[in-house]
Amino acid sequence: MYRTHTCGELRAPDAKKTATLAGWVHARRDHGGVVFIDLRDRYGLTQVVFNPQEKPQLADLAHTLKFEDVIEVAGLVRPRPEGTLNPHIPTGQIELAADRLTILSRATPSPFEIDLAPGRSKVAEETRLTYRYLDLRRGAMQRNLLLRHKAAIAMRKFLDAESFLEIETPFLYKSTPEGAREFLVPSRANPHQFFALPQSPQVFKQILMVAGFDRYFQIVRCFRDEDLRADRQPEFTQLDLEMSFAHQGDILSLIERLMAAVLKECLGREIPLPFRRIPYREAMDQWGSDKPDLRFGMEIADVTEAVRASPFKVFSETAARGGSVKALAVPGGAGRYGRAQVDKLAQKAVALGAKGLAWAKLEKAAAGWTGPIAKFFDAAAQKEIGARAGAKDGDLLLFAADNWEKACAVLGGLRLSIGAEMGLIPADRFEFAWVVEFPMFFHSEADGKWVAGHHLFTNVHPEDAAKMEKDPGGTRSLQHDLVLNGHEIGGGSVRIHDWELQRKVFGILGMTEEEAREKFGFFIDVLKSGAPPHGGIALGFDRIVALVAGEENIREVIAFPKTHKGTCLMTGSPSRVTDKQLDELHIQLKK
RNA sequence: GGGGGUGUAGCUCAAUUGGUUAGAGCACCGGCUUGUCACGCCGGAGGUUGCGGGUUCGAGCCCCGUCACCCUCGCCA
Repeated sequence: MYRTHTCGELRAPDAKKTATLAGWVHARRDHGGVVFIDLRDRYGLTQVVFNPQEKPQLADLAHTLKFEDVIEVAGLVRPRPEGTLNPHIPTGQIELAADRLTILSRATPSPFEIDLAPGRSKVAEETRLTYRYLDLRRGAMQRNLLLRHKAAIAMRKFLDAESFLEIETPFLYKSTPEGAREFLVPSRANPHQFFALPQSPQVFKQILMVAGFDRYFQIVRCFRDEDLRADRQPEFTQLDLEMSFAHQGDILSLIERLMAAVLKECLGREIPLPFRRIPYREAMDQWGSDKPDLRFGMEIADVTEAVRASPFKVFSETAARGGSVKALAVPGGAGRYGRAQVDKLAQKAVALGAKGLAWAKLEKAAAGWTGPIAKFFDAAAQKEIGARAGAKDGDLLLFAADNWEKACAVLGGLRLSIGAEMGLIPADRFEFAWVVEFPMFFHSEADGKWVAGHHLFTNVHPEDAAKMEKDPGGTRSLQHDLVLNGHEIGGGSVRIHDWELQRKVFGILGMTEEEAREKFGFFIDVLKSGAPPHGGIALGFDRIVALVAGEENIREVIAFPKTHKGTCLMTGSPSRVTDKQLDELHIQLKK
């Protein structure tokens, strides 16, 4: 071994031991005579002293050391002289008096300094990604990847104890027409044919249930060729899981205990169980989102009935058309939001898809509303609307009038940005919730037909099974989404295990059995071969680690992430390939 | 594909209304320095202001185009 101890290990009681350390030169303080080196590895820093009175040649060599050189150094651990202890590092009571130094590797000057402090790097992300091998030496990245490892271990340990088996599924998979755009892989041995990288192991995990494996999980990479976001990478990691002979409640309770185990293991935090279970309808009504941030209040109210007879036509006509008028009371907003700020909110509302933003200020209830729409509402109407919205003196009232979903979503978007602006969102809370009872089908206006709310194999809510074919739009499914602090961190469902029901669903989606067979072929036979009731979930592993680490961007918890455009700045991928490679794959490039 | 933001030395930033030779800290190079821990002191080198074009007597600054990175809408069953 190159070392007897790590750089984070030695303490006062280790004094008088001899030790050998190996690591990177983090800092050098050269006094001409005595030279101090802070030696770094992932465990910490230890001060090494080179004293010319004790070892003159060694001190000379130490003068030549540079940042990020890799060295091995042996010597005596000794307490630091009185008055020179460093309280800022755990090894600050001791130092290593060097009597042997080996330079293992010389380093060229680093483009940026290796910052051990936690938190945001001062260096531009573009530079960090170009030199990721240096960026990963930073304290924050070391901590994040350690946390990621701990989360994965906690999940495996928990699921193993619950009799789950980790089983691998293929990356070279069949292209399927539904869902996200896929990455394609040409098959050399089969000219003109392609594999697709899986968006998720969905089909395979259901097959494992049919095969009798009962309880499966996998921490697995998934691939989607869609545009990126702060929380989306083209390849990302899921905790994928499926269980047989389980009702929806069994799956939810299992995942609750799993998340509790992860937070306990990673942060030492206890979280209260069970999580709230919120029907989709209620999530939209109260928070204007299917992934509500429950860390703060400011809930949305429905005032459609209170404005139905109003002379303000934007409201009354929306109500008459069957739309909704929703209201959001911003506490203290009357004083805080001046005309220019309200205009900005209106711009935001338009960006969220609203036609406009109606508003009123409630300085003092006795004095009535102020603002452009105040004149349309008499004292009684103002009182009723105010009461429904929960408005108090000094509040700003915001209104959205549109179809139900849009009206909710607009105020939901404003709620989030106002909450952030006003500092209402506590950073250190973990507010979990399940969103359930999603619509089984959405009507696609583009194609004029029904599309699956979740995926094609999602089971129908038992209370709605009878009306599914008569009223697809009013049918709820057994989908469940896991939400944490306003982020969707998982989604799944109880699956259809009965071929007759699956055939009905294909029918509602406008697919004949022949078309279904063409698209899903073998899977129909799988379902007909004796399929147990089963269901599962996929958790967004990167997102969970990011939230646990307090990071807003999943790139901060992925060792080698892609840029916003899906490229790798360090390796320079993607890149062109040779004509010979293309030739072997029977591929010709378009001009 | 649409909207917004950023781009000046290796890194982080500055540069009055368009005005002379584009500055600072850190890093780098040379010298000095025996108890520092953001060590200190003296000196030095380092720039196609992302790239291309335009306006102007004169452009880091204004205009057009383009590229890269970030945020976001669409998209992500």
